[in-house]
Amino acid sequence: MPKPTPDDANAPKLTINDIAALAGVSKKTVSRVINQSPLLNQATREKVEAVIRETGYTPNPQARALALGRNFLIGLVYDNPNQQMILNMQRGALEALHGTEFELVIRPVDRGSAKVMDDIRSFIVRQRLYGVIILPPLSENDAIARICDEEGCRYVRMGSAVLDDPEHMVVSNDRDAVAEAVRHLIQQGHKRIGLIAGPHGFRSAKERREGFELALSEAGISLPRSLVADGQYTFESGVSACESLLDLSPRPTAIFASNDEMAAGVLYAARLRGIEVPDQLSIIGFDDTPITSRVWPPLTTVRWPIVAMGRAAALKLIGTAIGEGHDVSEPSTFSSTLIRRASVAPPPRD
Amino acid sequence: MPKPTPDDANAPKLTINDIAALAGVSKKTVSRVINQSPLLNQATREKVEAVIRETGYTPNPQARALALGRNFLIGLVYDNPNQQMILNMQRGALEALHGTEFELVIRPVDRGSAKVMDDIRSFIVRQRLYGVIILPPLSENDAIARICDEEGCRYVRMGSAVLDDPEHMVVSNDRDAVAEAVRHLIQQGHKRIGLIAGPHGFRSAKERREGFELALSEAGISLPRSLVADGQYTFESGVSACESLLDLSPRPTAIFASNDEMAAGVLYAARLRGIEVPDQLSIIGFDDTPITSRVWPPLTTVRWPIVAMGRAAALKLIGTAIGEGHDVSEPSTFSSTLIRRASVAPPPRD
DNA sequence: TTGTACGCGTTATCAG
DNA sequence: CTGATAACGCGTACAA
Repeated sequence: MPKPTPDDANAPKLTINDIAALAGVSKKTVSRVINQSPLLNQATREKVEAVIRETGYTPNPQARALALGRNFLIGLVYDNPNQQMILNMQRGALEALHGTEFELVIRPVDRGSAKVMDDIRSFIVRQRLYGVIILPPLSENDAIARICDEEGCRYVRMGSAVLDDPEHMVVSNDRDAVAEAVRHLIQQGHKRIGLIAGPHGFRSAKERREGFELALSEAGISLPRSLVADGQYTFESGVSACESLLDLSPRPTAIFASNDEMAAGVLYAARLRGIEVPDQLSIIGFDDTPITSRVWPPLTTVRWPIVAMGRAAALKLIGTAIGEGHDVSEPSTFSSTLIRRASVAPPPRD
Repeated sequence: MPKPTPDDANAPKLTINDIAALAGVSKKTVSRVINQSPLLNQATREKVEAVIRETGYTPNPQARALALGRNFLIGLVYDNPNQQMILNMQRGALEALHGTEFELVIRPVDRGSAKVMDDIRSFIVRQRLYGVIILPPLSENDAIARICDEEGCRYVRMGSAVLDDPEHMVVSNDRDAVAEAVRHLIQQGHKRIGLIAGPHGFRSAKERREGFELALSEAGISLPRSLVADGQYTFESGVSACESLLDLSPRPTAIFASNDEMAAGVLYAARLRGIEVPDQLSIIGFDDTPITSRVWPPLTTVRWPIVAMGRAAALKLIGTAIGEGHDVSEPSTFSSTLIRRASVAPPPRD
């Protein structure tokens, strides 16, 4: 009795030659079937496809990579403090890659190092990457895009401003989202609103700050320099930035923190001083990380569709390769939404 | 004027033949140098190494993969709700892989699917993985280890119990760690201690529960069934499990939650009822995720060295390949430590 | 100790 | 439309 399953564990690996022999055609014809070559007799194609189906044959990616000079790997390059973002981008990209022949290779780099650019280049060149997704703040560096071009590697940059052609960008409109959030504060009656800005060198920090300033100027509210505190996108920096803001007299009745980690720091600092949130101080953050619903009170925040952006980024890369229905190009800009929880209330009466 | 840099962007890619020609030796000799073959004339080796250094040549991984029938890729396979763990394992593995020729390919799977095993097998086979790291609860499935053996792929399983040979395992001793945490509660004077268990099918849940029971029985404290609530390792499940515990009369004076997410849920549920933590209720969690220090009060918890475990797992896989000093085999078991924050206090007087 | 010839599985060229 | 034949870059018998 022969082995029942053709795709047995210890079955010898099938090659394109086996398929060619079984189908009674040449290697190249099988190759054409695999690569969806348009010029093929319908009959031969179906014959080959049947054999492929029956045998469970899958082409060897290593051999293809060698012959094509290009691997079926997508690289994810980042150097980002925001773990939530990395994870969500991974998830989105992975969703897009699922069921395709592509795999995701992750590659953190050190943007402080003098050799970052060389690192990235050699990563791309050595692995013959099919494409790379670049996360902020690395994505804000045009030199990386240039490297990709030079090496003939597709790329998509993620960011909070349009830095490149649509085919190379997925962008979130942080500025508008923050403006909307701050307008919400203003509608509640707040006039002294503090900002905890993100670190220099992050475009997102700049965009969010500008959104903040925009909403204020729209409402005719002036923004004294003292109401702006510098942060580093970390919890600790949020705590100390908040403390400097609370030292003011009169102190702000609301604070917009440029991300949730810092917003959590604001909450923490407020509690240390016995300041009630939201009755005496309103808080809004940015990111909608899980922490916002774990703390008390749950934080009002801005949610951006990171997973969808990751999916779009990967799809932009492989879209042409997988065809079917993906001819409709992926959107490039994604809009965020204000998530209202319990950290915002009207300001206390003076 | 000639191009200044030899490793110019548009320089043609160097092959082993170029190096051989430049060094005045044969292909095979260069190959030997690359693969650290011991039988080589010292002079020839140095000559070749010099050429390699000057030209900046790096061997083509695709060609090596094809010739060797094995890729220089490490796979990370998981299906885990604990994002913190995934990220930290990635970080640890990446640290170990940094500077080597290996890359990390991530592959989430759906353990509920009927085809998980096939998915994993085809992932390994198709990519000709050098090795895989398997995260819990997937790692608890012996069938996966068997697949790896069959396909000739190295593997390391991460888990909270010894399920395999040391070379195939990195394990954390959850049981002891939880026992220690609960002893701490007992030392503070607690006698009615509730447990929020993890989900069935997770070995970690079982181990943590056993550690909990161990500490209690050591102290001669009985554990009525009512003091054990089921959880799913999620915040929401922590909230509802805690509510059922707080419905008890007399209610527990302390609760051990099998992970931090649920511990945060306990804190949340306590606050909803106006129960003061830690004065009226002590809480201990497990994982030491960032959330523990963001909530109020900061949570006492158990920290396990996930990053170090990730590093060890990767090193076990590639150790023999990179030689130098890594002959000392990586440790297989890692111990956790109790991190004391502010969510534990002596029980209130009756 | 070193070199020659060939194979790995696929795609590309260019005939037919 | 299809099929020989030559790459792709590297590793390994085997011979020198």
